[in-house]
Amino acid sequence: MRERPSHPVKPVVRKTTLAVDVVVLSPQADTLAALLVRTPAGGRERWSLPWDAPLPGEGLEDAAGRIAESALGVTPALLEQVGAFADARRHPGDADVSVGVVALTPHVETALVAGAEWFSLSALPPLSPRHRAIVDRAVTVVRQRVDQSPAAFRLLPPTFTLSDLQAIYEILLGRRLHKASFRRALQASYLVEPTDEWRSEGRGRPAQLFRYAPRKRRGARRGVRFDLFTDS
Amino acid sequence: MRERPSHPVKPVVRKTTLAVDVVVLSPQADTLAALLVRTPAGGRERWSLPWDAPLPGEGLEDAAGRIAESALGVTPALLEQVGAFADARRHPGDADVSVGVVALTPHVETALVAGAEWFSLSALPPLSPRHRAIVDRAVTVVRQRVDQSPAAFRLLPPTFTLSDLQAIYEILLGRRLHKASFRRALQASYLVEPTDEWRSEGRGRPAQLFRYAPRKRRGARRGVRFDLFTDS
DNA sequence: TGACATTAGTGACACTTTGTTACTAATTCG
DNA sequence: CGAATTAGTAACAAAGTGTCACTAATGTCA
Repeated sequence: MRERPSHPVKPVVRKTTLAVDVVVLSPQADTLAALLVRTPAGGRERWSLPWDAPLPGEGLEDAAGRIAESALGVTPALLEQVGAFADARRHPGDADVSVGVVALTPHVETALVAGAEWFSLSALPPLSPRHRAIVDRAVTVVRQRVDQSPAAFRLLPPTFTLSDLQAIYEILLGRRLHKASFRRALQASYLVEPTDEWRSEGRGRPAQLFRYAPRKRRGARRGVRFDLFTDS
Repeated sequence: MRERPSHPVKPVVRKTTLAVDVVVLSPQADTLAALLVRTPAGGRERWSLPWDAPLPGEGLEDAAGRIAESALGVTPALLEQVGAFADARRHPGDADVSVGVVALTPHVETALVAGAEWFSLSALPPLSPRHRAIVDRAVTVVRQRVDQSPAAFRLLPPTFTLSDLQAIYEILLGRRLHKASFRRALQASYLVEPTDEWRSEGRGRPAQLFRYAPRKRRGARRGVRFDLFTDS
């Protein structure tokens, strides 16, 4: 009988295969679209998320940026990790573990890399089960954090109208917002400041241009909200 | 010159070492405490998070449950992933990539596994930089989600007083809540129902016991809140 | 030119939510 | 008994939100 402490035993580290799978999202028309790449061949699924293994010494976010750029052609405006996935569900490259990352980019018409295409979230082609799960999680994460990250502002040019901004929020959240309420809340947030320029967009009254200029303010200490729903 | 499509090239999957690092948190006195295990020896840090590599075919959450139980002695009440960490910062087992998981457990006095000990979050011993980052992230994640997960209820016995519940929320959030506001919000949430039992806890008026009994309700469609702070 | 459609922006009202104070209720301790 | 202690609630003020209706500035087109 061997003598050794019951805990901790120095754990044995096994080798696994790791992939970084990136969900590149972009406002397209009035919904969100995801960027998919054509799969080499063979399998039932012809499309997959752009993915790769991280290079030696490369951080996960760096890898995600590189992978996104390799399919998109440009660097995305925002990257956020959405979790690690290791269930048995098949990965296109048979990686044991995937790190899912969501990337946001403004609408770009510049030619995508050959083999890459935009798909509306409501009309995605069949994906491997793991990629399907990563996409769903990515959308959930984005919707949960829009109001806590400057995501919307990174999808707009340096100056923009409040209607532009509201449209981005509506696309990211997937639902309509009320104009007056939106502006009141924005006013109270000190996140934007008006410029003295106006933009005339064809018909209708010209709109004032604003710029993203967050001013320091303390996080309000709100009570608990019990936003816990039994159906979610 | 070889002929092949410019994209996608079937990526090469490299082998990496993977660890699941678990932050077991528990209410202790009036703060949160984390469970650490003694490190075999040698290094500067004498303590680390419980961790291990997942077994072949084992899911990440399953691995986290096993690891938590191996240090805690019992299964934790709730597990949630907090992200993957792959920066160069040293891991006690030199894993290339760590998946951080936070576990919550009610206060347990049952003997921990030898070598494991509770540390108040405000008085943690030196940890490897990666473990330090995982702990910080775990606390942030818990505080961000208390009101969207039944976490607090899993830390209480089947029936509990509203003061018990409020105390758990205060420990999880790390700040005081107002009694009347807390109860009003709870009332509106349809998450608990009263039993016809009362508990007399020595001094003071006896408190009614409640049980967790969430009733279906639709998620309210609130507008955007712009909870975006420049200092966070 | 002048009515109309269209988009931008605001005022005002009702209603809800929240923070706070102050109270009442039921128990133990001395 | 009365004081201390904990539970629970009423009520008010302030802030936040949903909504409607309005004004403003432009292009379109008969």
